Amino acid sequence: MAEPIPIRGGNAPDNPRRAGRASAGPYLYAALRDQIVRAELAPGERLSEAELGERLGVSRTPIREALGRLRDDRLVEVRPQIGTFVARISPAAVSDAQFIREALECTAVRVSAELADVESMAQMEENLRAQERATDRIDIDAWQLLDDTFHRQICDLSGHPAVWPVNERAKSHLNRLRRLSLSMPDYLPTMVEAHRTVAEAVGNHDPDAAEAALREHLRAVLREVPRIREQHPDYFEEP
Amino acid sequence: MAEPIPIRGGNAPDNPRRAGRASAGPYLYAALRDQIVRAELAPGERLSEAELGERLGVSRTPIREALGRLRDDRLVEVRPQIGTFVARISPAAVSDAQFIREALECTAVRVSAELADVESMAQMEENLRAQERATDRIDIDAWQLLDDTFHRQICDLSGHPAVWPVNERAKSHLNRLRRLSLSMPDYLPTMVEAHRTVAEAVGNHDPDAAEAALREHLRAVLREVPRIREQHPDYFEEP
DNA sequence: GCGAACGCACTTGTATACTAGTATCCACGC
DNA sequence: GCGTGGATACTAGTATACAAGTGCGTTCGC
Repeated sequence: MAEPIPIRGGNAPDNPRRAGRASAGPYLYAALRDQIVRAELAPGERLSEAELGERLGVSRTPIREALGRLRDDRLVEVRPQIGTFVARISPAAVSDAQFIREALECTAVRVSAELADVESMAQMEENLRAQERATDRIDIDAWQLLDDTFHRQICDLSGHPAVWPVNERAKSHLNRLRRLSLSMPDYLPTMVEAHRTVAEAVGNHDPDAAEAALREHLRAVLREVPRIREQHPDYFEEP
Repeated sequence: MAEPIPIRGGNAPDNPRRAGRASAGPYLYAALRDQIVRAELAPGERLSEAELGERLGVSRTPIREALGRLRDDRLVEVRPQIGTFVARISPAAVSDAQFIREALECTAVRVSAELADVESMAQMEENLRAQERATDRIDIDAWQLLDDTFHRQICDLSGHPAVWPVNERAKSHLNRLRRLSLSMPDYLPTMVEAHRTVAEAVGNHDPDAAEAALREHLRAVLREVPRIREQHPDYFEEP
């Protein structure tokens, strides 16, 4: 077997041959999802199970496990006996993802505003400062990680840790959209500012303000869809 | 290979060897999940991949695909090199499922109340009548199917078809709880009545009333947890 | 009798072999 | 030149073989 070829960049863990004996499936899932979100695997691109396995240094079996989860997420489309493809962006799927995310995260932030304590707010503040640093460096990769962490904090603070995994799967679709937005660097300061507004409302134990600020922030990405579609028409579904 | 042994009862499709050449994974997932929800596979019970494959007439490969999804759902626990077990009921997981379900379904019902048209309301009414018939027969299996359909209608009516699959996965945990509630037959008429209240509010295009009625209905199951735990302490996590 | 160590049976995870179906491309007939 | 048929090289789905690890039972030593 060929040695695993590290996946360049990205937020994925380091290597499928991890220390322990845990299965490689979850790692491969995270790695492939990251590549799809970053558009290193372009919408519509064909994925060969065999080639992916060769590239990542594993057999088809764990690759298929990862692709199965990605199919559940609607990030890849598997056509039996034909091929596996990176899903093109479907406005309907994006809308669904937005709906799910808004419902979950806005509900969570209300609870979080009630439960927020000093320690949690300190963690959020630390994350916000890191976001500002990443913004100054125009380090989109780092900022994306911090963005995920920020929204995860909101979910976890509600006391329901199972919310984040669900939210994350919906968020993938929206993250991919944002990645394709060429003017994204311009928006980084705006988004950090929006995060700070949400965090302040949470710290002030003001559920209404927190929900309103978060909802407004979440909808910002969605407004970019038409422009992105104009720039990358081939990345979208045909209909 | 041994011929597949049909799964007794339940809501699962008929046979893994379906007409087409679609993969058996989704079928097996639905079948096993149904058995878990119905507690035919009891919480804590050990599942052998090999034995499941033999019983269902397939090899370990598609069985593992189904178990992987069930693990994502937290309905089974896979301990590498040790075994796979039906997850015991975790009050935390139940609480998380309830949170997710409330957030999604209550948000959906608000939109549905705005979008409801004559045809959709007729479908709901038809479902409600079927629920009443199932209640008269005390046919819990049939009622459970109709309950899923009713809540699915609420989700789909919002115009976001991707909501239901997510909601369904959370609902599984709550369905399993309800299954264990020995006094469930007593509650059937109450629940049908609650459904009707929700449907009426939706038909009246009254989002506030619809959300309030649905939220109250959804929380009914949760109130049973302590009693169920008393009746089946071995079905719950130890901590 | 009791304890410890070895070994066997069984587990999940991974790799590979095999099956059945699709699309493409090229050659051949018209 | 054009249409058609077939070989071929792929695809995903499934079955099976192999690897690595765990726990329990038995047996040997004291």
